[in-house]
Amino acid sequence: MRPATPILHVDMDAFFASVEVVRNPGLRGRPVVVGGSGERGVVAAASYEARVFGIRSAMPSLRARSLCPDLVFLPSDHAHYREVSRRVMAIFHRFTPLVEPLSLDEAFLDVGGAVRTVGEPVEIAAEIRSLVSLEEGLTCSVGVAPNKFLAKLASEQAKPMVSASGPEEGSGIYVVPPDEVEAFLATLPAEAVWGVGPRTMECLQRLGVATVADLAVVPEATLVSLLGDAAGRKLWRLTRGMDDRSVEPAQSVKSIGHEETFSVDLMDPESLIHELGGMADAVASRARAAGVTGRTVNIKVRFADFTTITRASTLADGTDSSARIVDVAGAMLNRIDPSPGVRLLGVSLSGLREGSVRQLRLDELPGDGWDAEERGDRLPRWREAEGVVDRIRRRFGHRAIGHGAAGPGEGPEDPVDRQRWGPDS
DNA sequence: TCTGGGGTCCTGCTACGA
DNA sequence: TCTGTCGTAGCAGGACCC
Repeated sequence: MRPATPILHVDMDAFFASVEVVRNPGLRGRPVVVGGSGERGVVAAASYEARVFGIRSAMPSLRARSLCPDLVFLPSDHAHYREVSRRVMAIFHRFTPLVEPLSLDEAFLDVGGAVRTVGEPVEIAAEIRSLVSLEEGLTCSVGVAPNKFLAKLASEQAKPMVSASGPEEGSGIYVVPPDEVEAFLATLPAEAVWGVGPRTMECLQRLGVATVADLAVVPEATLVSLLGDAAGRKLWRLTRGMDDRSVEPAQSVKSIGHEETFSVDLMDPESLIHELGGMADAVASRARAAGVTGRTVNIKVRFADFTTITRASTLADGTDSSARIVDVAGAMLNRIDPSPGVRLLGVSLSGLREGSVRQLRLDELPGDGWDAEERGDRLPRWREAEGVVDRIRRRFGHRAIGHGAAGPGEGPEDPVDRQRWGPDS
């Protein structure tokens, strides 16, 4: 086993909401929520003042409003959060090159090297908190522990709390020394362990398990028979504080997808195909920007009663062309009956590989009723057109050019950002 | 409480070729 | 030629994370 190197887990506090407060200091101290404002929208982030009212992320927006009539509801500005996140991550990089972002608002840092040059891990944590506060006006919580799993649990303990009397500051930094791992874990509920969600917890409760201490006495074989091989073994190790994953700065993307919940359920195939076109365009555009192609095209359909189905089709070679994705995804969509009402539609590209696409064979070209000669003539022009679209969007923004029936100016802003938290009102 | 969007990983099943 | 076995790939669905 490799020797434990000190790991930091840095988690920004109520990130999106806090960024909005920095941008508009008049909001300080008020219940602020960022998310989708429509009937089907959800809360993406809530300030601690909003949390006092019981508002949590992923809560339906309608319910959040009913809990707090004075709630300040802001639309999400993902591009801005990305930029702030980039600056925060740059602060982390001043201490170590081993920074693994988990999302825009949290990251693992391997500070084994920095210990020799900067100081003890807890001093590094304090320095990071001070710089983030000074340069960005934001607060963050830091967990310090011998591995990623424990560092993540530790940062949770350092977070601000909410009580009936209002938000209370947290400790900001929480350290789990190697010799106190067992005692630390014993205090936690079983749900705190990574991978234990509502379903797994339901299974564990049948064994009489409520806390990590209860879990620690369950034999590995029992967990494996209950949860399956991989999940059972992983849970057995984590409950003993065992986690030998290293901090990986460069994580390769495994899939690129886009999905949307509609403000009203769609039932006619034409509308769905139209929506599919926009989503395929967004996915292909992101794949080209990332310099990857994908072999498997996936679609996801959620019906009005919330049942969800997925379909996948694997191509002989990878693609990053919206026309090709629409072609394959459209064929799968056409085999699904939308009459019960489609609430959500999604498209994704998986089986990603780095590099651009090869020239397609004539029989692989998009359909659309083109004959072979027409196709051979059109394809290079199609790819050229997609390249031009990318260049226009890079220069003038995503809105400068739309997909299909939506002309310039009518189309959405960056599709990665639009309706990120549900359809707007 | 009537449930978003972007992902990852795992499991069970099936098809297929050696 | 037929049948069984094994490994692998693909598909569908589910659970979980932020």
